[in-house]
Amino acid sequence: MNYWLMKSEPFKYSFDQLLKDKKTLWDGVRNFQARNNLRAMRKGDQAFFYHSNEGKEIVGIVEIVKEAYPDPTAKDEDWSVVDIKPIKKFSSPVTLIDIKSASTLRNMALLKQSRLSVSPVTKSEFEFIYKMGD
DNA sequence: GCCAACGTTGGC
DNA sequence: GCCAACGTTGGC
Repeated sequence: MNYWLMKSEPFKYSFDQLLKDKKTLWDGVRNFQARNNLRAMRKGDQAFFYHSNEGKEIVGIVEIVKEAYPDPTAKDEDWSVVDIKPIKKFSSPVTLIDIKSASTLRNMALLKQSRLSVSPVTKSEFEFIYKMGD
């Protein structure tokens, strides 16, 4: 099982919206590295849901329910989407400040490549953040 | 194949 | 609203 972090601007698509929808497809990725990460996801992998710009915090956890398939919003182009469903909403969201101030998390891809919208998370990072947010 | 110009993302 | 970081594009 692998772990990931997916970013969304809450104005575009928030975690609460996902809770209402029960399931969504993660479309609109137009970055090769993010696309490759999407394609490396396997059914049952879990991902943090991060709110960028507004909030700047991890608000919950989602699960990959369908592996990469062609992005319907990209005709004639080679982009991918996955399907996700919400698993858990954090009782206390883990903010970017929390992440930056935790020495355990200083190597997180989120910090090193702040612009990457889909990034890998290690098991120990996942467990650490899970404990903070739960 | 290099690099300058430009566009986008996202933190502050 | 500004700007740093970074990806992409296009001229040479």
